[in-house]
Amino acid sequence: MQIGEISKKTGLSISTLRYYDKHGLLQNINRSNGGIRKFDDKDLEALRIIICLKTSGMKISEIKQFMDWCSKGDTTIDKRLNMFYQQEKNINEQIDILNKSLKLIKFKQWYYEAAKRDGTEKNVKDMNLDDYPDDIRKLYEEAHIIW
Amino acid sequence: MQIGEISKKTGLSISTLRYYDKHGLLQNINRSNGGIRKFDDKDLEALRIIICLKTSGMKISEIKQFMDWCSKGDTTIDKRLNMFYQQEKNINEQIDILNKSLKLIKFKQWYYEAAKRDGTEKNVKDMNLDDYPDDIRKLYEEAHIIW
DNA sequence: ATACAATCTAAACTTTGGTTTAGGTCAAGT
DNA sequence: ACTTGACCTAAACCAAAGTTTAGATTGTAT
Repeated sequence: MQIGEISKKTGLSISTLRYYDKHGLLQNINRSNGGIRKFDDKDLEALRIIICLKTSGMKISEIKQFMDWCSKGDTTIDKRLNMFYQQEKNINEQIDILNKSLKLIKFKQWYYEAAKRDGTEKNVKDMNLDDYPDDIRKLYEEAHIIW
Repeated sequence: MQIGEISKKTGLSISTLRYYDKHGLLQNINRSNGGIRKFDDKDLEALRIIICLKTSGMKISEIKQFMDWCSKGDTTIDKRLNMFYQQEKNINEQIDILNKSLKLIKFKQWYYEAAKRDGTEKNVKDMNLDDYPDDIRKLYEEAHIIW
């Protein structure tokens, strides 16, 4: 497979694939005699994990670190395992943050639905916390815990 | 409250707060005669939603759009409501992606735990899909659905 | 042999979201 | 009045993650 096909398959642009290669994320990709990249299944598998780490917030330089460890062999197994433990933590933190955001978002939906019904924001803006429906008050309070 | 106190409260740096102000995210902040920003509770509330939108992936320019709508009054209620519907979708998509990533991460944890036990990656690398434990094979397959 | 699409590199450019710097002002306490 | 810490602006700077450009090469099909 050449770079165009890989681009279509993965959804990464051709220039991004070359950028990743240049920055050491795609290690030992084969080349034709003429210098054209020839991707195989192992490269696709590497891309799968690159995309996974990338979309879960890891930086290019950290992914490169992982790929370097992979190339270095069995002495780095522990580092790689720990990286995956750490990344699980990172992802769970991100999900928590998103779920917290969701609460404020849903509160605001309720708020603007009320404003829409009234044709004006005025009433709902002046409303007292006690007058919110219970579930909405709960959302509001959970979204305002921190400060 | 002045900018230093707000910075401590929100966790945003002073320069970030000034940057947000400059880019129209903090609308009509009061100033002392000398030109010093004086924040009140409504500004804190605005910051809460700014931080919520920001951490859930919205761009500064989009948040500014929302703030402009807020300033424009009741004619923009519908736009604001729709923005919150859209942002809910965005967040749910992000959570889905993170959960998908988690599957590959957990598969890799299993993989490297096996490698660690063996002292080498070799055995687990050569292992057949059928030899994976059922739950692990499931993780693997779910992480490889797309391509 | 020629045309043509696909590929290659290096280097410049772009965007986003800030941070840093330089050179001032403000305002509270002494 | 004077010091001092907190604040101000404008402008330059920065890093990350690509994208674009320009000019050259590859390799397949006619």
